[in-house]
Amino acid sequence: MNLKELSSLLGLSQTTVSRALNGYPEVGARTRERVLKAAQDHGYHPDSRAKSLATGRAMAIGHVIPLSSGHEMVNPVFSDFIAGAGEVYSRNGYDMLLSVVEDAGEEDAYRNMHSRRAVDGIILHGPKMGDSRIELLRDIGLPFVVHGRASDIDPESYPWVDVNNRSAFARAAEHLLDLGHRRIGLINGLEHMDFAHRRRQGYLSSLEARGIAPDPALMHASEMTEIQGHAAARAMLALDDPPTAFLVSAMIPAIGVRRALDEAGLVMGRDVSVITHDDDLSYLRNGAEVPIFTALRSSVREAGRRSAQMLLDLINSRAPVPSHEMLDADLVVGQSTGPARKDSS
Amino acid sequence: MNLKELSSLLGLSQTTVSRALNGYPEVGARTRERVLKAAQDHGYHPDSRAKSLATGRAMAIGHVIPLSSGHEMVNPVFSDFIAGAGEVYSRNGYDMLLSVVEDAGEEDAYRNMHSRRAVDGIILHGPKMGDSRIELLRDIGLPFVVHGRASDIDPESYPWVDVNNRSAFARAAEHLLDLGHRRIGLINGLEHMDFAHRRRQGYLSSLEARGIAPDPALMHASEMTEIQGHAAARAMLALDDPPTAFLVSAMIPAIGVRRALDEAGLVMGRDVSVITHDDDLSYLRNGAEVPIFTALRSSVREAGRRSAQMLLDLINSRAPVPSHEMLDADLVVGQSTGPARKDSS
DNA sequence: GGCATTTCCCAAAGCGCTTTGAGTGGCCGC
DNA sequence: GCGGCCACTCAAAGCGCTTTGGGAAATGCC
Repeated sequence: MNLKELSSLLGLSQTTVSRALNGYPEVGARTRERVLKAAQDHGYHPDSRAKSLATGRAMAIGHVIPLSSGHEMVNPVFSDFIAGAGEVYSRNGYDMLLSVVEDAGEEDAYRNMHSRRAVDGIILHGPKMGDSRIELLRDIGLPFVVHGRASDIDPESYPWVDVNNRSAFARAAEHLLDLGHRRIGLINGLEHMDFAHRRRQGYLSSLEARGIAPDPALMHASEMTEIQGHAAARAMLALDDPPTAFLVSAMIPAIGVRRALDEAGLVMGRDVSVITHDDDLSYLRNGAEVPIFTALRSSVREAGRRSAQMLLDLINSRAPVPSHEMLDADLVVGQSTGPARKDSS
Repeated sequence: MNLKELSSLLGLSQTTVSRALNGYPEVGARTRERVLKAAQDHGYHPDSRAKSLATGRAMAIGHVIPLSSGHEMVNPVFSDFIAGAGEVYSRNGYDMLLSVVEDAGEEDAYRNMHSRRAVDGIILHGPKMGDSRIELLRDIGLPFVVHGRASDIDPESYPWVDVNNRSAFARAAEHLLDLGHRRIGLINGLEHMDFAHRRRQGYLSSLEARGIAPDPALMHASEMTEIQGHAAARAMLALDDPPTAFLVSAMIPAIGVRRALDEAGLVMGRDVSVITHDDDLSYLRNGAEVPIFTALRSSVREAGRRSAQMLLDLINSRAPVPSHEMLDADLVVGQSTGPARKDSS
């Protein structure tokens, strides 16, 4: 069933039918009703390609999933972000176009989506230090929103949705310091990623504020896997002067940290404290009523919703200038933190 | 830059340029080269909407992510599956269209994608017992491949890619039985999901083969979260006659099981054995060289690749009849299993 | 009743591509 | 030198929609 068939079936012109369906005022109420009913009955849906060709709007948003070549890891945060964004898209009649691409081909992927007119806008994931993609997107003039920020680019110059990584990690470190911890291990994500860079800054600033010199042996950066969290924690616990607390970048490595503690016969929350960032993933909830980990909690699904909404606003230029949204990570206290033990020294 | 501009720039007709770009034999070698060069230089990419309108092929595959309404959980397996499928798509010039949708609206989503001509085919995720979607897709005549199967539909009648859940879980249970375990807790996914149903059957068949009556108190089914794994294991361990081994449906709940063991002061692999299914997710590797959990391993990313390839073959009718692919889950022995302890009774 | 509006509807052009059907010109063989 | 064949290229139709620029009938006003 296409428009031509539908309209000849109704004895109307294509123009009228099209207008009736799209809510234009030039068509009579009775006629509109007839048209809507007929469309419903025959399950008519306009061909999206033809429609978008005619209107010039793709009604689709592109997401590029970079597959860090080499380690080939898919960001576990991705699926929840997508869920949030997808919610907003479908509510607004937009499609989501996903492109899985090797790191190297990422820029081409953006260019491609644009020149093929496949999308009206793009969400940029995982900005790195010195990320060239932001400038690229600005150059080709495709609306975009960045999930995160790039530290070395003027944050006023492009739209983004981010969580306050720096201050959140500063607060978490402070919390541990307040509990009497002086040796705090940082188990961070790869620090060419902007978010990880910021988190480290937050951590360092709190130490500095208390006059504590950072110890390189207590700072680890790697992919955020269970294995890495475990290995890093184990290595730090084996030091002569081991940490009494850990600040961890995500739930999954935090689980690895817990394993290392168990192996060492240490009780989390009593012998050693742990604070982790928690993206509030639907499949990895941090406990039920009472959180297992004391955590910096910030829903990545909500970030997805906000990013998507901001992008749509931008495309429909309801928001003219680059806008920004800073999400707060709340410090929720769980069972994994407690006062530093005064046994040694 | 569009075709018209490009061709007038070259002093050729649109026909010739189009044919040159698409590799038709009717165009001279010299001309073709000139055209390709010019296209390259000017960064020309055909408008995908116009192209697909003209050819009648959307060059896109749809995936519908159901958001189980209520719990709103996104399948953590999804992102790796997508990564595998996306790899195949981009290699073949296909786009991936994602639609996040409430359980209730899922059928509409399929109908929609089809009648809007937005996709050439669909991958069906997470088939349930008595899944009506398979018949629906067959009815509307949209090519599709199911990731998994639906037990109550003739498996010859539709194309699928699945892992041998039943026999894998039977083998795992046998393995535990061989180690001397007699009380084996099953911590399964929701059993209206087909894969969970099959896994339970496998588990039961092995028990039966050894003449062991299944104990309802040792069989748990729920969403596969850390919390649920933990709660289920804890409850079972509190029984008068607790299990000496667990068979778990996924890594994440298995981590919860491990936590329950730790809390109970039990050592995994020594006091209590655990076997888990492992989808080999990129962000949740089961140990490095030596696996932490003894596991039924089957790469869901590979399943994504296979499903995508099968669908493309179907669409381009290189594979006329419904074809099927059964992936094997290998039993890899890790540190979480050992002989049943002979202490009590 | 006559004129200007308003209301409702239409024919046709155009979005950027592919593909059909129809030429051109050059070269061969005789 | 001429018909016949390739090798190559082109104009135009068509994919299914939106949108422009009217036009006919119904209505309002004096």
